[in-house]
Amino acid sequence: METLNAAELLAALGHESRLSIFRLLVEAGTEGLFPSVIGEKLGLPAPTLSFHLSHLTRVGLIRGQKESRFIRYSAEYATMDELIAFLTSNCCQGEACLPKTSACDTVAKRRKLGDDTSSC
Amino acid sequence: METLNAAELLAALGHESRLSIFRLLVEAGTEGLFPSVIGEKLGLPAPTLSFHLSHLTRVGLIRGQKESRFIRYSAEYATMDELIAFLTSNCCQGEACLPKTSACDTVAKRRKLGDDTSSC
DNA sequence: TTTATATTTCTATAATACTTGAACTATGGA
DNA sequence: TCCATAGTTCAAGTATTATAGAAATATAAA
Repeated sequence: METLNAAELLAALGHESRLSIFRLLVEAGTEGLFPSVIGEKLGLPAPTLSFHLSHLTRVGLIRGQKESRFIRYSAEYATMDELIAFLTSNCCQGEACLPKTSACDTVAKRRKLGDDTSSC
Repeated sequence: METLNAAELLAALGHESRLSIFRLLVEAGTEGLFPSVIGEKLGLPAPTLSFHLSHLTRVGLIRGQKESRFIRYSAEYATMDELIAFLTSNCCQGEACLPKTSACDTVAKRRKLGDDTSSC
């Protein structure tokens, strides 16, 4: 991941509403959530929520799938994995802080759940 | 770490110049770097650089120590550790993605280098 | 077909953040 | 003391982002 791309992801998460939205979706798992539920939980007006959802979607941190009148939003775990890998890659004077196996174990765990979109 | 605080850190890193500055300092280790060196490497005018350095300092991601006419800036690894812990804490449907031991090993490693400011 | 619901897009406004020349402060050397 | 250097702060302009009411779209239910 390049610095510019990482900065984009970090900026997307660097807003209280968007970070809250993203965390709700991470907790919700592959089932995801509908905007109405998110808006209810966070007390956000629909247009404001829509604005943030489209921002998070644009940078690839979440994804929306249409289901009749609803749109099911869910977290893109692979993007988050890559971001965390980027953030830890140059830590501790060039040695990786977290062994690669940890990140890959995480991916492997999700792979069993049928949610593998990672290149790990 | 609370959401608001995490969002502040993420927003600080969510700018290409600041992310580059931070990564330079992470790579530089405890020795840190002087603004003149950073400005040279990244091609930033002094006031612009100063603006970003003070932003990163304010949120606690870096620290500046005066040394005669110079100011030695260095990364605050503990803050970054906490941020990464926050980002991974609700991952994978509530189970921590990365075993706690990994994060703590990292802290232990730095503790040996005399740079322990973490609560891990 | 009318109505209700979920969500988005449009629009305007408000707020915040970024950039950088110029001026300033602090320190060390001549 | 005078000058040079490192870095910051000031000030003003520019750009970007966030907010939310109103209008639009799409689907489903009555």
